[in-house]
Amino acid sequence: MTQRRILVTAALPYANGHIHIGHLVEYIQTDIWVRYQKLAGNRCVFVCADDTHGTAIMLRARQEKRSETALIADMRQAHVDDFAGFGIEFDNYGSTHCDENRALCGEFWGAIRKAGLVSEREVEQLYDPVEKTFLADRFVKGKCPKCGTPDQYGDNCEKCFSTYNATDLIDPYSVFSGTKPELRPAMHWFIRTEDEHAFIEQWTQTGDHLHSDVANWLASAFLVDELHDWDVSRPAKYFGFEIPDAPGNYWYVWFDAPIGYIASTHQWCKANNEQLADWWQNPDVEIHHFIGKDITRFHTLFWPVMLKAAGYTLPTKVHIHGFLTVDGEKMSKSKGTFVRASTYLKHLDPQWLRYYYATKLTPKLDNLDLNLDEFAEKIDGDLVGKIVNLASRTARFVEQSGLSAKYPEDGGLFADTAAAGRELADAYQVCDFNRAMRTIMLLGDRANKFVADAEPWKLNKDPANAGRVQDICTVALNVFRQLVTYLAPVLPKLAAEAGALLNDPITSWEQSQQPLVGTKIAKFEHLMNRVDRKRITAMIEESREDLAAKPTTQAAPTAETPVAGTLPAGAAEAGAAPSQWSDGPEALAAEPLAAVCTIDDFTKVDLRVARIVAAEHVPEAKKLLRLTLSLGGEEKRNVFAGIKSAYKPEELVGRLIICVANLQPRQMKFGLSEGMVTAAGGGGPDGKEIFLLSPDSGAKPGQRVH
RNA sequence: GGCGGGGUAGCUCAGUUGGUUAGAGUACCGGAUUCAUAAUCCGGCUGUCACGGGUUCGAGUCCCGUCCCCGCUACCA
Repeated sequence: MTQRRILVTAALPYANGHIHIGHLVEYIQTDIWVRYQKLAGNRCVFVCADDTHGTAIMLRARQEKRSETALIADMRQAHVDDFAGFGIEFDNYGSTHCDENRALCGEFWGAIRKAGLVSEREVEQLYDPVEKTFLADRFVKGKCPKCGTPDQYGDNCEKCFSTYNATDLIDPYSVFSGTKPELRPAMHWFIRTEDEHAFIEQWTQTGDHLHSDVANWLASAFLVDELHDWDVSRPAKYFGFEIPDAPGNYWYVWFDAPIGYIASTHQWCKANNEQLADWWQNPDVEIHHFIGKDITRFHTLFWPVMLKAAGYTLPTKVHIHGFLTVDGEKMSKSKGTFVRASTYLKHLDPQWLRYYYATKLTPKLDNLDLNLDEFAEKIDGDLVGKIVNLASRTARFVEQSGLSAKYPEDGGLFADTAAAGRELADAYQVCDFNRAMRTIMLLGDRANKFVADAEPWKLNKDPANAGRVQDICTVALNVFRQLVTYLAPVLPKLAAEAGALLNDPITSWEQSQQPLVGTKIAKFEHLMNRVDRKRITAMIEESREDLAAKPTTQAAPTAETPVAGTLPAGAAEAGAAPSQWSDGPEALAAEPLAAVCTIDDFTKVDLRVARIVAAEHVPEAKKLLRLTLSLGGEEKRNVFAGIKSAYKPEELVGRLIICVANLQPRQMKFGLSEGMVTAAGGGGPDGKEIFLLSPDSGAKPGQRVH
């Protein structure tokens, strides 16, 4: 076999947050692929680094009253520890804030300029005069220009979901200093990607660089039009690298981040006596990037242009995965499914997650669901019941004798399992880990059947059968070893332990093709535990309190609010203090209390009991129902309400509800809305969590709510 | 609204270029076994392959239409 040379990267985690189980999809996927390549005998180098630049880091460092470099150093160490805990093994783990990266950014910049791809022009942007820094959209807040909701970010309103420019905000203020930003012009530098349109088209649409779904998406979403200039500079203050020929300006974090792949490789080269050009400017080296679908554009439109201009090797393949959901829903801090890597490690075995993700990963971009029941079932059924069981049910019989000196007749079991290695190798190669895991488990079934049919525990009763018992166990343990070899990229710890058990370390895929005979067997020890469901619950509970605690404390500056007052800090603890109703703090945490309002403020809002006399779908609208409200007599209101996801029109007719009767009418696409109905709940991920308010029976339409 | 991907057993899914009686795991029921971590083995059960047309000797598979779900994207509150 010819040895391939493969350079692999996983996306650089941002130094602004901790690793969580969503991140781990990618790092586990990549690590499995890398371990497979190494096991298969290829020369494979896996590099990664912390992504450290940008305004968010600057902001956080300022909040924490320390330097950016101190912040990113701590976070990098936390990331390194988390990855190590999950057995993710980088050949080098660097940082984008390093000398190698600064030098490479300069080299790239020079080359891109030389290629004539850079242009500059003035851009007007909001500026914080106190902090002397320009403000990206997300660092400006103000009232939404559409609906007037206060404290909305500069790009969109989380209340009404409208999008706008930061300059449209009403009463804008800087999140840094709280002062009103002013509009200031500043020079920006752009890469004219349109100049490389033909190249990008060719690179994305031919060859096997991208999954066809991605190639098609790029073609229809971007390549049909002119490509926009890419703004790659930011004026001071900015935490990053200053652009040498544009003092006072810095490369945008997304310019230096991918170059960080190369910088990290460079560090590895220095430590291993290798030449960078041998890896990044050598057509014999394959370059594989693993990323999430959210950062596809940077890796498929901009990055190839940069590499081409600088004379570096273009990626062989960009592997793109989807997002993680937990029990079918987006990870949620309030539900406790936003689980940090370190929290997981406190409760559960990292190999379990590696295996579970492996059973779910395919070359496709589908989102991946972590179903916690299925998770436990798969570990118990597949790994403990099938794979490990093969060893635990036979090893004891040969503790004294070891494996037979000659591989016994086994009805073709070993040969068949060996033959499956080709298909499995192919599945690993194309990242179809799901197929690999299914195939391995079927092989495990066959091996368990072999043991059941051979019944060594019966034969063992007569010493005369010792040889036959040894042979049966030799077969079982050999197939176990084959399967563990096949699983080694996913379960490196199990592979190491199996190697120790059989006195023959698993280091190569090829070991699955030759039986092991005549070795001593170590005393059998538990290789893997079953999943304790209570630990899963504990992990979720811990994740829940972690994050719910923060907004609660922030939300209750006035300690007298009744809800906060009755909830001692950490009341959610393990669900241990269930009051009669066990109402958790999540809802309040999700939407903190608003500022104090006076009785006069309240009376401005005229709330009335109303009866829904008609309700119908608005076919063109996703969320809206058209309601006709009666306030009694002839007084009617036409109201559009965003409750379609939770209510059917027919179940609303006749109901009494509470409406805002004096709300300024608003012209909507579908007609005039003359008020609003009141409802609790934020809608939830599927929009089902909306609860209309109703008066107790006896209330009459038109009565005011006081 | 646009683009893309889907809809197969209660649940999770596999079904290669159209080809016998549509499969696996799990769940469930019955049996065997007691070596193994309540593990394992055998048997059984469950299907309008979303729906309606079409092509074909033959359609889960190909074509057209409809419905529903998911992702991206747009618009709207």
